[in-house]
Amino acid sequence: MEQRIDRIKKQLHSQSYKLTPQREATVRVLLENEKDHLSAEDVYLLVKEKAPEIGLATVYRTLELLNELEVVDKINFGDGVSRYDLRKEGADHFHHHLVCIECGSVDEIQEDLLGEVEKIVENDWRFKIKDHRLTFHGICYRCHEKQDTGEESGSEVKELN
Amino acid sequence: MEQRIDRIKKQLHSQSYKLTPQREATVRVLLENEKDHLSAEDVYLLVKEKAPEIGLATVYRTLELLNELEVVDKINFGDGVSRYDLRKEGADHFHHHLVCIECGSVDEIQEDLLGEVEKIVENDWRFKIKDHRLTFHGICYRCHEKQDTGEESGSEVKELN
DNA sequence: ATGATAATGATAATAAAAATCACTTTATAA
DNA sequence: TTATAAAGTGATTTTTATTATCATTATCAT
Repeated sequence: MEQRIDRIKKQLHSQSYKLTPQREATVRVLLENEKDHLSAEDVYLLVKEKAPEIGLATVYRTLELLNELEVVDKINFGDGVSRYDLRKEGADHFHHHLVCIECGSVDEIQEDLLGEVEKIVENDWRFKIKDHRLTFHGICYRCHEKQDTGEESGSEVKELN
Repeated sequence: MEQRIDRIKKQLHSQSYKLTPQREATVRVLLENEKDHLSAEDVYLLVKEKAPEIGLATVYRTLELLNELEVVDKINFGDGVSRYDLRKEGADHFHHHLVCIECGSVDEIQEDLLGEVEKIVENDWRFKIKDHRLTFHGICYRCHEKQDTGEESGSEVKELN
């Protein structure tokens, strides 16, 4: 955690940005909620618990900055809000998502999966790939099992909204 | 074109919706701009040329309806607007996109490409896939060639914004 | 025709994100 | 150290895409 923050700090400095207390608090929230897919508003509320003086605008600016530095990826699952997803350190590709249309859960796939596909795209379409977004919409294993046992589709899994 | 509209009409009727003149005008605009990725506003302006009495709300409602019927797919390339993309007739999967970060052009890949990947996702994650979104961000062949010949990066390709 | 329902258009309401601006903090250089 | 520029912040306003509302109109079944 601390090492991770330290590396982000260096990354900021290398582009002559500073790791201000507000930025650090924001990064900490992202690290502590690595598995979630927080909106700017979500991040704002969480940061406010620890640094109540922070303003929403600063959170937006920080997230924008972290996005430029490729520390986070901005992603949109089709509801109207942008979500910010920490990029795995050293990951050369953005991970994939499974969005459940039943319960709203979002799971991540860290495996590459697209190696072959990207070769085809680069060769056949002469397209130099810099980034990708792959999201599957469907029914997650939890909702499957619920349906199998006749259990109701509840909200034990964190909802998207 | 006419046959296509006729089939959409039947599809609407099968769910007891009507193909009103406004809806037909909207569908025509989508068909006439099949290769583009129009926002609701874009569609509105184009429809207005032919049916000036139409209201923006109706366009939004129609696009929403066509999205439910899977005639169009709502997609978001990361700029703040939703875009509406005609689904190829008979296509059992949503096509993929190549977004150029130089010129903003958006090309489509109709080939499936994800067959193997989806098998893995369904098996390893026990996830029942209903839909997917795959977008690559990078440099398109046109911008490549421009850079090679030292030509400036212009706007002969339709911009995203 | 007539009553019920669906659809429309104008407009207002909502809400996410961006812009503005006065103020504060930090860094730099005399 | 001081002062002077630059960067960053917080409160607020503005912008803009989308949704909701509601009175009016068109359509359909009886």
